[in-house]
Amino acid sequence: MAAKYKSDFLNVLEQRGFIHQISDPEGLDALAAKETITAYVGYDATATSIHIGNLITVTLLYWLQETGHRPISLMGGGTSMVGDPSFRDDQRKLLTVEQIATNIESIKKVYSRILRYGEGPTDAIMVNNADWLLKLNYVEFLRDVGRYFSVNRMLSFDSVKLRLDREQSLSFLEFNYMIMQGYDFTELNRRYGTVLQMGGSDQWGNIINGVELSHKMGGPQLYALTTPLLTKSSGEKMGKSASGAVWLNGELFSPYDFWQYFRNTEDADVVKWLRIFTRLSLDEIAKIGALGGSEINEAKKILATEVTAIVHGRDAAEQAATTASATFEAGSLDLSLPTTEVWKGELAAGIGLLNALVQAGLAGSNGEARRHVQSGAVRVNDDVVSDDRLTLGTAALLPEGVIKLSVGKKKHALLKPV
RNA sequence: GGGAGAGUGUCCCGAGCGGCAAAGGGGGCGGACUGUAAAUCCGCUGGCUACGCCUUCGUAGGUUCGAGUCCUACCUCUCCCA
Repeated sequence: MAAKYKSDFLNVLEQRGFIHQISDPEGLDALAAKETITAYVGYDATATSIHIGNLITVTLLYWLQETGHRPISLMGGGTSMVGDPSFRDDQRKLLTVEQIATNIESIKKVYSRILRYGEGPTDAIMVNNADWLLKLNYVEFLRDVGRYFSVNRMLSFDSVKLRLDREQSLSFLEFNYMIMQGYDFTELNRRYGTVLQMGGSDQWGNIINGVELSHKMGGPQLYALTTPLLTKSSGEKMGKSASGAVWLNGELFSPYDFWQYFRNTEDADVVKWLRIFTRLSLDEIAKIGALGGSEINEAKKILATEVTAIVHGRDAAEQAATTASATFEAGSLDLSLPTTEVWKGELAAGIGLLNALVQAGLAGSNGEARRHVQSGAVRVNDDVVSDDRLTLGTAALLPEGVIKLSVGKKKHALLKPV
Protein backbone atom coordinates (compact mmCIF):
# COMPACT_ATOMS: atom_id res chain seq x y z
CA MET A 1 0.00 0.00 0.00
CA ALA A 2 1.45 3.36 -0.99
CA ALA A 3 2.29 5.52 1.97
CA LYS A 4 0.13 8.56 2.05
CA TYR A 5 1.83 10.18 4.99
CA LYS A 6 5.37 10.77 6.11
CA SER A 7 4.78 9.63 9.68
CA ASP A 8 4.38 5.99 10.62
CA PHE A 9 1.68 6.97 13.00
CA LEU A 10 -0.73 8.41 10.44
CA ASN A 11 0.12 5.76 7.89
CA VAL A 12 -0.80 2.99 10.25
CA LEU A 13 -4.05 4.68 11.18
CA GLU A 14 -4.88 5.39 7.57
CA GLN A 15 -4.17 1.86 6.40
CA ARG A 16 -6.12 0.26 9.20
CA GLY A 17 -9.16 2.44 8.74
CA PHE A 18 -9.07 4.60 11.84
CA ILE A 19 -9.24 8.02 10.30
CA HIS A 20 -12.43 9.92 9.85
CA GLN A 21 -11.33 13.53 10.11
CA ILE A 22 -8.08 15.34 10.88
CA SER A 23 -8.03 19.06 11.49
CA ASP A 24 -4.72 19.75 9.71
CA PRO A 25 -3.38 16.50 8.21
CA GLU A 26 -0.17 17.98 6.74
CA GLY A 27 0.73 19.85 9.89
CA LEU A 28 0.12 16.89 12.16
CA ASP A 29 1.93 14.54 9.80
CA ALA A 30 4.99 16.76 9.69
CA LEU A 31 5.06 17.04 13.45
CA ALA A 32 4.64 13.32 14.05
CA ALA A 33 7.36 12.54 11.50
CA LYS A 34 9.74 14.95 13.16
CA GLU A 35 9.35 14.33 16.87
CA THR A 36 7.70 12.32 19.59
CA ILE A 37 4.27 13.75 20.13
CA THR A 38 1.90 13.42 23.05
CA ALA A 39 -1.75 12.73 22.30
CA TYR A 40 -4.74 11.94 24.42
CA VAL A 41 -8.20 10.48 24.42
CA GLY A 42 -10.74 11.32 27.11
CA TYR A 43 -13.00 8.74 28.66
CA ASP A 44 -16.25 9.09 30.50
CA ALA A 45 -16.45 7.75 33.98
CA THR A 46 -20.19 7.27 33.76
CA ALA A 47 -20.14 3.48 33.95
CA THR A 48 -18.06 0.86 35.70
CA SER A 49 -16.53 -0.24 32.44
CA ILE A 50 -15.77 1.03 28.99
CA HIS A 51 -17.32 -0.73 26.04
CA ILE A 52 -16.43 -1.70 22.50
CA GLY A 53 -16.96 1.79 21.17
CA ASN A 54 -14.17 2.94 23.46
CA LEU A 55 -11.94 0.07 22.44
CA ILE A 56 -11.30 1.74 19.10
CA THR A 57 -9.82 4.81 20.66
CA VAL A 58 -7.79 2.77 23.14
CA THR A 59 -6.43 0.93 20.13
CA LEU A 60 -5.67 4.31 18.63
CA LEU A 61 -3.53 5.04 21.66
CA TYR A 62 -1.92 1.63 21.28
CA TRP A 63 -0.79 2.39 17.73
CA LEU A 64 0.32 5.82 18.82
CA GLN A 65 2.60 4.20 21.33
CA GLU A 66 3.74 1.52 18.90
CA THR A 67 4.82 4.15 16.41
CA GLY A 68 6.94 5.92 18.97
CA HIS A 69 4.72 8.49 20.62
CA ARG A 70 3.30 9.10 24.04
CA PRO A 71 -0.36 8.36 24.84
CA ILE A 72 -2.38 9.87 27.62
CA SER A 73 -5.60 8.28 28.77
CA LEU A 74 -7.64 10.99 30.39
CA MET A 75 -10.21 9.95 32.94
CA GLY A 76 -13.18 12.28 32.95
CA GLY A 77 -13.48 12.52 36.70
CA GLY A 78 -14.30 16.21 36.42
CA THR A 79 -16.28 16.24 33.20
CA SER A 80 -18.36 13.29 34.32
CA MET A 81 -19.70 15.56 37.03
CA VAL A 82 -21.38 17.43 34.20
CA GLY A 83 -22.16 14.87 31.52
CA ASP A 84 -21.58 15.14 27.80
CA PRO A 85 -24.78 16.17 26.01
CA SER A 86 -23.38 15.40 22.56
CA PHE A 87 -25.89 13.63 20.35
CA ARG A 88 -28.05 12.69 23.28
CA ASP A 89 -31.73 13.42 23.47
CA ASP A 90 -31.96 13.49 27.22
CA GLN A 91 -29.93 14.63 30.14
CA ARG A 92 -27.65 12.16 31.80
CA LYS A 93 -28.20 11.20 35.35
CA LEU A 94 -25.92 13.07 37.64
CA LEU A 95 -23.36 10.87 39.27
CA THR A 96 -21.99 11.25 42.73
CA VAL A 97 -18.31 11.84 43.36
CA GLU A 98 -18.06 8.37 44.90
CA GLN A 99 -19.60 6.65 41.89
CA ILE A 100 -17.20 8.40 39.58
CA ALA A 101 -14.21 7.42 41.69
CA THR A 102 -15.34 3.79 41.77
CA ASN A 103 -15.89 3.77 38.04
CA ILE A 104 -12.46 5.15 37.33
CA GLU A 105 -10.81 2.48 39.46
CA SER A 106 -12.67 -0.21 37.61
CA ILE A 107 -11.97 1.21 34.18
CA LYS A 108 -8.25 1.64 34.78
CA LYS A 109 -7.64 -2.10 34.74
CA VAL A 110 -8.58 -2.42 31.10
CA TYR A 111 -6.09 0.17 29.94
CA SER A 112 -3.08 -1.32 31.61
CA ARG A 113 -3.68 -4.47 29.60
CA ILE A 114 -3.44 -2.60 26.34
CA LEU A 115 -1.08 0.30 26.97
CA ARG A 116 2.33 0.33 28.59
CA TYR A 117 2.36 2.82 31.44
CA GLY A 118 5.44 4.23 33.02
CA GLU A 119 7.88 7.10 33.22
CA GLY A 120 9.70 6.75 29.91
CA PRO A 121 9.33 9.15 26.98
CA THR A 122 6.82 6.96 25.18
CA ASP A 123 5.25 5.38 28.24
CA ALA A 124 1.57 6.04 28.64
CA ILE A 125 0.27 8.18 31.44
CA MET A 126 -3.13 8.32 33.02
CA VAL A 127 -4.56 11.59 34.22
CA ASN A 128 -7.82 12.67 35.74
CA ASN A 129 -9.28 16.02 34.78
CA ALA A 130 -10.84 16.30 38.22
CA ASP A 131 -7.35 17.36 39.27
CA TRP A 132 -7.75 20.75 37.68
CA LEU A 133 -11.44 21.15 36.86
CA LEU A 134 -12.70 20.81 40.40
CA LYS A 135 -10.43 23.57 41.62
CA LEU A 136 -11.55 26.17 39.15
CA ASN A 137 -12.87 29.44 40.38
CA TYR A 138 -16.09 30.28 38.60
CA VAL A 139 -15.69 33.96 37.80
CA GLU A 140 -12.02 33.60 37.06
CA PHE A 141 -12.74 30.74 34.69
CA LEU A 142 -15.46 32.69 32.93
CA ARG A 143 -13.10 35.60 32.39
CA ASP A 144 -10.11 33.54 31.30
CA VAL A 145 -11.83 30.91 29.21
CA GLY A 146 -15.53 31.62 28.88
CA ARG A 147 -14.89 34.84 27.01
CA TYR A 148 -13.54 32.90 24.05
CA PHE A 149 -16.65 30.85 23.51
CA SER A 150 -19.43 32.14 21.33
CA VAL A 151 -22.86 30.91 22.32
CA ASN A 152 -24.10 31.53 18.80
CA ARG A 153 -21.48 29.16 17.52
CA MET A 154 -21.98 26.56 20.22
CA LEU A 155 -25.65 26.41 19.36
CA SER A 156 -24.78 25.63 15.78
CA PHE A 157 -23.02 22.36 16.57
CA ASP A 158 -24.56 19.18 15.29
CA SER A 159 -23.95 17.58 18.64
CA VAL A 160 -26.64 19.68 20.30
CA LYS A 161 -28.89 19.92 17.25
CA LEU A 162 -30.81 16.83 18.24
CA ARG A 163 -31.76 18.34 21.55
CA LEU A 164 -32.64 21.71 20.12
CA ASP A 165 -34.62 20.27 17.22
CA ARG A 166 -36.65 18.12 19.52
CA GLU A 167 -37.28 21.14 21.63
CA GLN A 168 -35.91 19.33 24.62
CA SER A 169 -34.10 21.12 27.33
CA LEU A 170 -30.38 21.50 27.21
CA SER A 171 -29.38 22.64 30.65
CA PHE A 172 -26.70 25.21 31.25
CA LEU A 173 -24.82 22.57 33.18
CA GLU A 174 -24.53 20.37 30.11
CA PHE A 175 -23.87 23.29 27.86
CA ASN A 176 -20.70 23.86 29.81
CA TYR A 177 -19.40 20.43 28.98
CA MET A 178 -17.84 21.50 25.72
CA ILE A 179 -16.14 24.40 27.38
CA MET A 180 -14.63 22.13 29.96
CA GLN A 181 -13.45 19.67 27.35
CA GLY A 182 -11.91 22.48 25.35
CA TYR A 183 -10.16 23.72 28.45
CA ASP A 184 -8.88 20.20 29.20
CA PHE A 185 -7.03 20.19 25.93
CA THR A 186 -5.19 23.43 26.67
CA GLU A 187 -4.46 22.28 30.20
CA LEU A 188 -3.00 19.01 28.95
CA ASN A 189 -0.89 20.98 26.54
CA ARG A 190 0.44 23.11 29.37
CA ARG A 191 1.14 20.16 31.62
CA TYR A 192 2.38 17.53 29.19
CA GLY A 193 2.87 19.25 25.88
CA THR A 194 -0.09 17.39 24.44
CA VAL A 195 -0.74 18.50 20.88
CA LEU A 196 -3.34 16.04 19.66
CA GLN A 197 -6.73 14.96 20.92
CA MET A 198 -8.41 11.96 19.41
CA GLY A 199 -11.88 10.51 19.80
CA GLY A 200 -14.93 9.16 18.05
CA SER A 201 -16.50 11.19 15.28
CA ASP A 202 -19.13 12.43 17.71
CA GLN A 203 -16.37 14.25 19.57
CA TRP A 204 -15.25 16.35 16.62
CA GLY A 205 -17.00 19.50 17.74
CA ASN A 206 -15.77 19.17 21.28
CA ILE A 207 -12.20 18.60 20.16
CA ILE A 208 -12.20 21.48 17.71
CA ASN A 209 -13.32 23.71 20.54
CA GLY A 210 -10.08 22.94 22.30
CA VAL A 211 -8.03 23.59 19.19
CA GLU A 212 -9.68 26.98 18.74
CA LEU A 213 -9.42 27.84 22.39
CA SER A 214 -5.68 27.32 22.29
CA HIS A 215 -5.44 29.70 19.34
CA LYS A 216 -7.48 32.37 21.02
CA MET A 217 -5.56 32.11 24.24
CA GLY A 218 -2.35 32.52 22.36
CA GLY A 219 -1.31 28.91 22.84
CA PRO A 220 0.33 26.54 20.35
CA GLN A 221 -1.27 24.86 17.36
CA LEU A 222 -3.23 21.79 18.45
CA TYR A 223 -4.68 19.03 16.33
CA ALA A 224 -7.83 16.95 16.19
CA LEU A 225 -8.29 13.43 14.87
CA THR A 226 -11.47 11.40 14.92
CA THR A 227 -12.36 7.83 14.08
CA PRO A 228 -15.43 6.79 12.11
CA LEU A 229 -18.52 5.73 13.99
CA LEU A 230 -18.56 1.99 14.00
CA THR A 231 -21.56 0.59 12.28
CA LYS A 232 -22.21 -2.86 10.99
CA SER A 233 -22.68 -3.18 7.28
CA SER A 234 -26.35 -3.76 7.89
CA GLY A 235 -26.49 -0.29 9.39
CA GLU A 236 -26.84 -0.99 13.06
CA LYS A 237 -24.63 0.66 15.56
CA MET A 238 -21.95 -1.59 16.83
CA GLY A 239 -21.53 -2.53 20.42
CA LYS A 240 -24.98 -3.60 21.45
CA SER A 241 -25.81 -7.17 22.21
CA ALA A 242 -28.84 -8.96 23.54
CA SER A 243 -27.81 -8.22 27.08
CA GLY A 244 -26.97 -4.58 26.48
CA ALA A 245 -23.64 -2.96 25.80
CA VAL A 246 -20.59 -5.05 25.04
CA TRP A 247 -18.45 -4.23 28.04
CA LEU A 248 -14.75 -4.83 28.22
CA ASN A 249 -14.90 -5.72 31.88
CA GLY A 250 -15.10 -9.50 32.24
CA GLU A 251 -17.42 -9.35 35.20
CA LEU A 252 -19.99 -7.39 33.23
CA PHE A 253 -19.59 -9.29 30.00
CA SER A 254 -17.81 -12.62 30.08
CA PRO A 255 -14.88 -13.45 27.79
CA TYR A 256 -17.01 -16.24 26.36
CA ASP A 257 -19.78 -13.80 25.41
CA PHE A 258 -17.20 -11.35 24.14
CA TRP A 259 -15.70 -13.99 21.89
CA GLN A 260 -19.18 -14.89 20.66
CA TYR A 261 -19.92 -11.27 19.87
CA PHE A 262 -17.05 -11.13 17.40
CA ARG A 263 -17.67 -14.64 16.14
CA ASN A 264 -21.07 -13.42 14.97
CA THR A 265 -19.66 -10.59 12.90
CA GLU A 266 -21.36 -10.03 9.58
CA ASP A 267 -19.39 -11.24 6.56
CA ALA A 268 -19.02 -7.78 5.13
CA ASP A 269 -17.38 -6.46 8.27
CA VAL A 270 -14.76 -9.10 8.96
CA VAL A 271 -11.82 -7.41 7.27
CA LYS A 272 -12.74 -4.01 8.62
CA TRP A 273 -12.88 -5.33 12.16
CA LEU A 274 -9.64 -7.26 11.76
CA ARG A 275 -7.88 -4.08 10.77
CA ILE A 276 -9.33 -1.99 13.54
CA PHE A 277 -9.45 -4.38 16.48
CA THR A 278 -6.57 -6.78 15.99
CA ARG A 279 -2.84 -6.27 15.69
CA LEU A 280 -2.38 -8.72 12.85
CA SER A 281 -0.32 -7.33 10.01
CA LEU A 282 -2.13 -6.02 6.97
CA ASP A 283 -0.64 -8.83 4.90
CA GLU A 284 -2.04 -11.45 7.20
CA ILE A 285 -5.40 -9.72 7.19
CA ALA A 286 -5.41 -9.65 3.42
CA LYS A 287 -4.81 -13.40 3.38
CA ILE A 288 -7.50 -14.09 5.90
CA GLY A 289 -9.88 -11.77 4.10
CA ALA A 290 -9.47 -13.71 0.89
CA LEU A 291 -11.42 -16.59 2.37
CA GLY A 292 -14.80 -16.84 0.73
CA GLY A 293 -18.10 -18.56 1.32
CA SER A 294 -18.39 -20.58 4.48
CA GLU A 295 -14.62 -20.46 4.91
CA ILE A 296 -15.04 -16.95 6.15
CA ASN A 297 -16.07 -18.56 9.41
CA GLU A 298 -12.41 -19.31 10.00
CA ALA A 299 -11.67 -15.62 9.63
CA LYS A 300 -14.35 -14.82 12.19
CA LYS A 301 -12.80 -17.22 14.66
CA ILE A 302 -9.41 -15.60 14.24
CA LEU A 303 -11.00 -12.21 14.71
CA ALA A 304 -12.82 -13.32 17.85
CA THR A 305 -9.77 -14.93 19.39
CA GLU A 306 -7.41 -12.06 18.60
CA VAL A 307 -9.67 -9.37 20.00
CA THR A 308 -10.56 -11.39 23.06
CA ALA A 309 -6.86 -11.97 23.67
CA ILE A 310 -6.20 -8.25 23.66
CA VAL A 311 -8.98 -7.47 26.09
CA HIS A 312 -9.08 -10.54 28.31
CA GLY A 313 -5.73 -12.20 27.76
CA ARG A 314 -4.59 -15.04 25.55
CA ASP A 315 -5.65 -17.81 27.91
CA ALA A 316 -9.19 -16.59 28.23
CA ALA A 317 -9.40 -16.20 24.47
CA GLU A 318 -8.19 -19.73 23.78
CA GLN A 319 -10.58 -21.03 26.40
CA ALA A 320 -13.51 -19.26 24.77
CA ALA A 321 -12.51 -20.60 21.37
CA THR A 322 -12.27 -24.14 22.70
CA THR A 323 -15.61 -23.90 24.43
CA ALA A 324 -17.21 -22.59 21.28
CA SER A 325 -15.68 -25.26 19.13
CA ALA A 326 -16.85 -28.04 21.43
CA THR A 327 -20.32 -26.61 21.79
CA PHE A 328 -21.04 -25.58 18.24
CA GLU A 329 -18.95 -27.87 16.11
CA ALA A 330 -18.38 -31.09 17.97
CA GLY A 331 -21.79 -30.85 19.61
CA SER A 332 -20.18 -32.03 22.78
CA LEU A 333 -20.42 -30.72 26.28
CA ASP A 334 -17.93 -28.18 27.46
CA LEU A 335 -17.86 -27.46 31.14
CA SER A 336 -16.68 -23.88 30.68
CA LEU A 337 -20.01 -22.70 29.44
CA PRO A 338 -21.57 -20.11 31.72
CA THR A 339 -22.57 -22.05 34.79
CA THR A 340 -25.20 -21.40 37.41
CA GLU A 341 -24.96 -23.21 40.70
CA VAL A 342 -28.02 -24.61 42.43
CA TRP A 343 -28.28 -26.20 45.79
CA LYS A 344 -28.45 -29.95 45.38
CA GLY A 345 -31.31 -30.31 47.81
CA GLU A 346 -33.31 -28.00 45.61
CA LEU A 347 -32.54 -30.06 42.56
CA ALA A 348 -33.44 -33.30 44.31
CA ALA A 349 -36.83 -31.79 45.09
CA GLY A 350 -37.21 -30.75 41.49
CA ILE A 351 -36.73 -27.36 39.87
CA GLY A 352 -39.28 -25.99 37.47
CA LEU A 353 -37.93 -25.61 33.96
CA LEU A 354 -39.03 -21.99 33.68
CA ASN A 355 -37.43 -21.14 36.97
CA ALA A 356 -34.23 -22.85 35.89
CA LEU A 357 -34.08 -20.87 32.66
CA VAL A 358 -34.48 -17.63 34.54
CA GLN A 359 -31.85 -18.56 37.11
CA ALA A 360 -29.41 -19.46 34.36
CA GLY A 361 -29.94 -16.05 32.82
CA LEU A 362 -31.43 -17.41 29.64
CA ALA A 363 -34.75 -15.65 30.19
CA GLY A 364 -35.73 -12.47 31.95
CA SER A 365 -38.92 -13.76 33.51
CA ASN A 366 -41.01 -16.88 33.75
CA GLY A 367 -43.28 -15.44 31.10
CA GLU A 368 -40.42 -14.98 28.68
CA ALA A 369 -39.13 -18.46 29.46
CA ARG A 370 -42.60 -19.87 28.81
CA ARG A 371 -42.81 -18.16 25.46
CA HIS A 372 -39.44 -19.56 24.51
CA VAL A 373 -40.62 -23.05 25.38
CA GLN A 374 -43.80 -22.58 23.42
CA SER A 375 -41.93 -21.42 20.35
CA GLY A 376 -39.76 -24.52 20.48
CA ALA A 377 -36.54 -22.72 21.33
CA VAL A 378 -35.69 -24.46 24.57
CA ARG A 379 -33.56 -27.55 24.89
CA VAL A 380 -32.52 -29.53 27.94
CA ASN A 381 -29.38 -31.56 27.35
CA ASP A 382 -29.85 -30.86 23.64
CA ASP A 383 -33.35 -32.30 23.48
CA VAL A 384 -36.13 -29.91 22.57
CA VAL A 385 -38.77 -29.64 25.28
CA SER A 386 -42.31 -28.51 24.68
CA ASP A 387 -43.77 -28.85 28.16
CA ASP A 388 -43.36 -25.62 30.09
CA ARG A 389 -44.33 -27.36 33.33
CA LEU A 390 -41.46 -29.80 33.13
CA THR A 391 -39.57 -30.31 36.36
CA LEU A 392 -35.86 -30.93 36.37
CA GLY A 393 -34.61 -33.41 38.94
CA THR A 394 -31.41 -35.33 39.54
CA ALA A 395 -32.44 -37.67 36.73
CA ALA A 396 -31.70 -34.91 34.24
CA LEU A 397 -28.06 -34.74 35.28
CA LEU A 398 -25.59 -35.73 32.62
CA PRO A 399 -22.71 -38.04 33.50
CA GLU A 400 -20.60 -34.88 33.92
CA GLY A 401 -22.84 -33.86 36.77
CA VAL A 402 -24.53 -30.88 35.13
CA ILE A 403 -27.70 -30.06 33.22
CA LYS A 404 -27.29 -28.23 29.94
CA LEU A 405 -29.90 -25.64 29.09
CA SER A 406 -30.19 -23.89 25.74
CA VAL A 407 -32.38 -21.19 24.31
CA GLY A 408 -32.11 -20.91 20.59
CA LYS A 409 -29.04 -22.01 18.77
CA LYS A 410 -26.58 -19.71 20.42
CA LYS A 411 -27.39 -19.34 24.06
CA HIS A 412 -26.24 -22.13 26.33
CA ALA A 413 -25.78 -22.46 30.05
CA LEU A 414 -25.11 -25.14 32.59
CA LEU A 415 -26.87 -25.88 35.83
CA LYS A 416 -24.63 -27.39 38.43
CA PRO A 417 -25.71 -28.81 41.80
CA VAL A 418 -23.48 -27.97 44.73
C1' G B 1 -45.53 37.06 35.80
C1' G B 2 -49.40 36.30 31.34
C1' G B 3 -50.89 33.09 27.14
C1' A B 4 -50.62 28.50 23.98
C1' G B 5 -49.09 23.35 23.71
C1' A B 6 -46.62 18.63 25.13
C1' G B 7 -45.51 14.27 28.56
C1' U B 8 -48.57 6.88 26.27
C1' G B 9 -46.53 0.10 27.09
C1' U B 10 -39.32 2.00 31.89
C1' C B 11 -35.44 0.39 24.31
C1' C B 12 -37.20 4.18 20.68
C1' C B 13 -40.99 6.47 17.54
C1' G B 14 -46.15 6.80 17.80
C1' A B 15 -52.23 6.10 17.39
C1' G B 16 -55.75 6.23 21.07
C1' C B 17 -65.49 8.23 20.49
C1' G B 18 -65.25 7.05 28.71
C1' G B 19 -65.19 -0.19 28.46
C1' C B 20 -57.80 -0.64 27.19
C1' A B 21 -53.07 -4.90 28.74
C1' A B 22 -54.00 -0.15 25.04
C1' A B 23 -53.51 0.26 17.01
C1' G B 24 -49.07 0.60 14.05
C1' G B 25 -43.84 0.94 13.16
C1' G B 26 -38.55 0.42 14.49
C1' G B 27 -35.40 -2.38 17.49
C1' G B 28 -34.85 -6.95 20.11
C1' C B 29 -35.76 -12.21 20.78
C1' G B 30 -37.35 -17.06 18.80
C1' G B 31 -38.50 -20.36 14.40
C1' A B 32 -37.64 -21.76 9.02
C1' C B 33 -33.61 -21.26 5.26
C1' U B 34 -28.05 -21.07 5.82
C1' G B 35 -22.29 -21.01 7.37
C1' U B 36 -23.08 -19.44 14.91
C1' A B 37 -23.33 -14.39 8.39
C1' A B 38 -26.60 -11.21 5.41
C1' A B 39 -31.28 -11.01 2.90
C1' U B 40 -36.23 -13.17 3.10
C1' C B 41 -40.63 -15.42 5.38
C1' C B 42 -43.30 -16.72 10.10
C1' G B 43 -44.09 -16.06 15.46
C1' C B 44 -43.25 -13.50 20.19
C1' U B 45 -42.20 -8.77 22.57
C1' G B 46 -46.01 -6.07 31.04
C1' G B 47 -45.78 -9.53 35.64
C1' C B 48 -47.84 -13.76 38.32
C1' U B 49 -49.07 -19.24 42.27
C1' A B 50 -52.32 -18.11 34.76
C1' C B 51 -59.68 -20.45 31.45
C1' G B 52 -58.12 -16.15 36.66
C1' C B 53 -55.36 -12.29 39.23
C1' C B 54 -51.96 -7.95 39.67
C1' U B 55 -49.36 -3.50 37.84
C1' U B 56 -48.99 0.06 33.59
C1' C B 57 -50.30 6.03 29.79
C1' G B 58 -45.68 12.78 34.01
C1' U B 59 -47.40 13.11 39.80
C1' A B 60 -51.42 13.49 43.40
C1' G B 61 -56.46 13.84 44.08
C1' G B 62 -61.71 14.01 42.04
C1' U B 63 -66.23 12.81 38.79
C1' U B 64 -68.06 7.91 37.06
C1' C B 65 -70.60 1.19 37.46
C1' G B 66 -66.06 2.03 34.69
C1' A B 67 -60.67 6.93 33.22
C1' G B 68 -54.89 6.78 28.98
C1' U B 69 -59.39 9.38 27.60
C1' C B 70 -63.40 14.19 31.65
C1' C B 71 -62.28 17.82 36.12
C1' U B 72 -58.64 20.08 39.82
C1' A B 73 -53.84 20.95 41.64
C1' C B 74 -48.79 20.08 41.05
C1' C B 75 -44.09 18.66 38.32
C1' U B 76 -41.11 18.79 33.80
C1' C B 77 -40.35 20.58 28.90
C1' U B 78 -41.39 23.71 24.44
C1' C B 79 -43.14 28.15 22.10
C1' C B 80 -45.17 33.29 22.24
C1' C B 81 -45.79 37.85 25.23
C1' A B 82 -43.70 40.80 29.69
